[in-house]
Amino acid sequence: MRKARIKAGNLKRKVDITLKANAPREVNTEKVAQILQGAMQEFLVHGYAGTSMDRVAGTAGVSKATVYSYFEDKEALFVALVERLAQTEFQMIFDDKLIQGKPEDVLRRIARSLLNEIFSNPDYLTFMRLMIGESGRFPNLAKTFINNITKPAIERLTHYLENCPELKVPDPEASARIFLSSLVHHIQLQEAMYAKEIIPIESDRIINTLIYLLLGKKE
Amino acid sequence: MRKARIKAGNLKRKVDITLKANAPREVNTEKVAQILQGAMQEFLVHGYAGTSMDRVAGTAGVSKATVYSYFEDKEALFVALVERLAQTEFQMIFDDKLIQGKPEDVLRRIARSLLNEIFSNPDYLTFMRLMIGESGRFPNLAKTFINNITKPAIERLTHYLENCPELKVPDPEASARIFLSSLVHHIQLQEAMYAKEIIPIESDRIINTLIYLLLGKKE
DNA sequence: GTCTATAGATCGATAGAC
DNA sequence: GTCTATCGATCTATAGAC
Repeated sequence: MRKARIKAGNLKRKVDITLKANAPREVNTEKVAQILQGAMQEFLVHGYAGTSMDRVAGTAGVSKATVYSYFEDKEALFVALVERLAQTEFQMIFDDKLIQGKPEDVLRRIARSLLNEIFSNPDYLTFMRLMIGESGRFPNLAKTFINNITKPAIERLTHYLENCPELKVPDPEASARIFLSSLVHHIQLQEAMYAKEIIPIESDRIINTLIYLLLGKKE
Repeated sequence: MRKARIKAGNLKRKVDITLKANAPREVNTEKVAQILQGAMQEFLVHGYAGTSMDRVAGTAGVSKATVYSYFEDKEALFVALVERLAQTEFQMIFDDKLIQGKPEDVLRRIARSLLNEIFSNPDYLTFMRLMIGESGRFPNLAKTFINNITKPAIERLTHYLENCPELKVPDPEASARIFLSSLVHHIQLQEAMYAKEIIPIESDRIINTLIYLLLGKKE
């Protein structure tokens, strides 16, 4: 419980002198949160290699030595940050109330909710960029992203498509992936890669066409 | 013609002493190609910030000073490399002979061709990763990518869907984007982000479902 | 035209004062 | 527990020999 050194194993031999601890040590979690906040600002914008620990410390408002007292090294800080973001900050799972009503409305709500979540939070886009950009050098972080964000979304939509009596898709899982991939990649192109300045298109056309293809309904 | 300093403007005042040039100066283009080859290996793997000019020079088999004699700085080298790759190396445009025959066969050929191009060249995946990862810091390179690779593919498939009498999609452009985005993002997840180890799926299921959705045909 | 050698800045990480 | 000061390595970029 003491000395919240991340990157378990290889801990300093501070062993069992936990007795006689001084004061309630709730300040630590504040400092950790402060550091992670600074780390997020820097890593999201400049990437792993482009971020210096000096700037992280500066943005966090602490000294560099303090950063190193909570995180073993730069890589451990980066991993801790990304895992936290993937587990708590950025989610793509849709609420229960979204999947009620006519299939057409449900699919449109899901699509709009997904796009809105990304649009309303600028960091979301940057986080996706970071994950893809660093996936070659941090495969485990990419897998964390898949496990916590991509997988639940696919499974949830697949389950809905499977159990929706109105629509008869031969392969619900493939259909779910197509639905989500189209939307995510659409945002990736239009917003993250500035395609909206070159080959613009309204998101609603993508949504409407997806719904039309899945339901065979004109609208 | 002499002194192929990239990043025009700000040229060294070597002006017009082009007379009395020594020997046929075809060696320069070789050196440039050599440097770009080394730069590709390094930048594709380590990203922009993660790549050092020392390593570029080493991999290219020349001295660092030679690199700087052909490219003004690290950024100019990176931009020159990416523009060259986007214009010549990596293409996603489909051959004319792909779009002949039954729509179902055409769409399947296009999809297979796209996936095969990415699968057969490991650098393609890394290049996509690099473009997305650096798009925040190099917006113009992202636009080059869109202009040279994404835009032609979308336009080509849109044109085919528009003029194909057998299939009646209400929005050919949106349909074309959905078709391509599904495939590209599928590869991005499965291969670049290791989703195939967590939520595997055969590419043919994606392809078949896309064709089914567009044609309304069971297969 | 290409090299070696090096300048000057910044990097990750730590020692020691308080 | 947090700071300042600093180390050694590495970075971009260049000067000068040949």
